[in-house]
Amino acid sequence: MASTMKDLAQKTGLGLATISKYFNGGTVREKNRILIENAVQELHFIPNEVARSLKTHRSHVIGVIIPELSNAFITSIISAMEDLLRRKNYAVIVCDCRSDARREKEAVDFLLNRRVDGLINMPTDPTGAHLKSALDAQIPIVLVDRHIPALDDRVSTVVIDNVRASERAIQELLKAGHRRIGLVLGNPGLYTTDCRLQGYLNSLKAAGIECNPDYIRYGNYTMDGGYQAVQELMQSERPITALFITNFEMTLGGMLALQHMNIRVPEDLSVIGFDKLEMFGNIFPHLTLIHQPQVSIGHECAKLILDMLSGQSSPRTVSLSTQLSEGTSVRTIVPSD
Amino acid sequence: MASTMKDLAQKTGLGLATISKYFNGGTVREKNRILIENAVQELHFIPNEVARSLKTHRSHVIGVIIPELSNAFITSIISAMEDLLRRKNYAVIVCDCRSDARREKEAVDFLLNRRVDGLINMPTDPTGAHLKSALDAQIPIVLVDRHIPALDDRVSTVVIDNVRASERAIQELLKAGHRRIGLVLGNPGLYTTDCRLQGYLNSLKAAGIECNPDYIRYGNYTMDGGYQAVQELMQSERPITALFITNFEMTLGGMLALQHMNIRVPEDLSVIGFDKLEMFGNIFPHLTLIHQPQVSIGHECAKLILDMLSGQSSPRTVSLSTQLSEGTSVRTIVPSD
DNA sequence: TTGAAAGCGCTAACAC
DNA sequence: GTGTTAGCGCTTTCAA
Repeated sequence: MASTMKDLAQKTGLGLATISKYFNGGTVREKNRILIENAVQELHFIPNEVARSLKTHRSHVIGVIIPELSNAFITSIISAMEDLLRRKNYAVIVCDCRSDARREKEAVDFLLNRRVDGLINMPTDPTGAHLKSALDAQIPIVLVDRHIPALDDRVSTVVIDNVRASERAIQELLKAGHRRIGLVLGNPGLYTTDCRLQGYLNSLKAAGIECNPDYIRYGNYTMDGGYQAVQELMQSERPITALFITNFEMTLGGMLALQHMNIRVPEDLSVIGFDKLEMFGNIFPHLTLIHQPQVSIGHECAKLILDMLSGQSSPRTVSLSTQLSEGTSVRTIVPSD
Repeated sequence: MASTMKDLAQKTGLGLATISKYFNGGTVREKNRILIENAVQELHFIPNEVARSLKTHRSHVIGVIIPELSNAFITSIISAMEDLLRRKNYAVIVCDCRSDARREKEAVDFLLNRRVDGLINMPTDPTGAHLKSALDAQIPIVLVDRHIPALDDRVSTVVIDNVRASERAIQELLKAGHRRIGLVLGNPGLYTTDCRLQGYLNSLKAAGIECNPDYIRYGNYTMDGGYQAVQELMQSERPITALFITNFEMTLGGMLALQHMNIRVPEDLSVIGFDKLEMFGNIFPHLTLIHQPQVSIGHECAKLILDMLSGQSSPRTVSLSTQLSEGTSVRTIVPSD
């Protein structure tokens, strides 16, 4: 059995309150401090966070619910937030709900019953219904990478400027003279998918170009999906001259498809990809891409929840900006129509 | 403030013990059951796991310490173990120590002070020194993917048959007539690296072939590393005719390098890769590869820790077998020397 | 600065 | 089957 503060009190002859104060940064007489520190050594004392939680009604645990742990974008965000939170002595319980709304709801209840102090969630259920009990429990909630407008006044949200990012990429291609621009999107209906489509449409419209629905494919944010989408796009009779792919997995799949089809980038096709992920290093050094600041996203989530936890800062939405990282995968051409 | 069992007792007119028993699967009179259930509804009661933990000395939390969260192999294992553990009402606190031994030690202390019931760890510190306090605290420990012989009688271990897997892959290449076989390894000194090298050497020796150190490269288990390793290997004057790459990231990088160098697989080079990860779908459908059962690894870890937690099953080492998944990336040739 | 004592929400004897 | 009660290890008044 691990030793307790009572043991320390006995050993040092001090009172429980003094010991407790020592551990909570209170002032303790020098000789008592030494007494306590020695006893801690001898007894291998480790404060019991569980007991502390019960007393203070603060578990110092943040629940994180995500659609999928096996996703490099998500894990790089979690890594960053976990890092910052742990430094503040907060633990993170991660629940992977496999993009299943039922599981997501279960995760909320599971975490609530663990008395987490707050929730960070990349929602699967776009209605936000799964969050009801957490809202009732009045704990701070931060949404990541998806926006649920109906919840705006009750939860904080961290997103990137999806529409802007997409507009920007398409502008870049337009500027280089491209008119037939392909777009590979994620799952239809998803927040980021809709935003990125919107940006595409905005930029085309601003340039007075009519959108050809044949140039738009849904690759479900997977590598296979990207591979297939790009393959299909390139089989058309009057193929695109440029392509924007809207997440990392699909970019990877798409680039492989191009290689297999012997389509050179940028000679035969200009490409703008998405995301730069640490684990993949410099996989396509020449690729122009939209870069989401995963680390900032993670840190922002952590900061927001910490803020809400301490000085009742009210819910707000933070939109982080992406960057266009220029490579050499966009070729300037003379518009052919 | 959330409601407590006391509130339920008051509301129903029952005693605390009855309420408690109800929640712990004891028998309660039918009409009381209904009474309680109604009160639970009305008061939005959620049992407080923190209080329960304090009383029972069981936190129902398992700590997981890994070198890197941004690693597809690791997350697929964690996903699987988390899934199984949560079903048993165990939460998982994940600590990413960034392959840093100091951080790893800190993570152990952090988790101990949270009173985790057990620890699952893919160790960064090969000596296992970081586990001392956890061993002192007598909590069950499961090591994953790395073996620390000195700890064998105190912790359980889940690994794959690394040596066997490597032997098998090389045998396959030898059988197809290859004599000059390249090997791309991970970080020197790492358990899996050593094992996979050993398997390579074993198979060569058994075939009476002398090992050429020029054919062995270290790609640090990264995509960039794999890319470079393969590039270097192929630049030699008398290049290899076959290649075994020993993890997923390096396989990905290596395959890209080959494509960039216009080296065809298997016409110009036979290749056996490593790992099949869900998130990447069928990225190289034709590639022959060694497949590690990530889901089984995760489940095995969960089962082992659960076993140790309940019936004092003593520490044991489980070695899971890999499979050679045959593609068409190995070509049979006539040995040229 | 220090100590005594109450109590956080729950479980588990124990007696009924 | 149910109720009473003592405490799990800690924080936090309050008084000394």
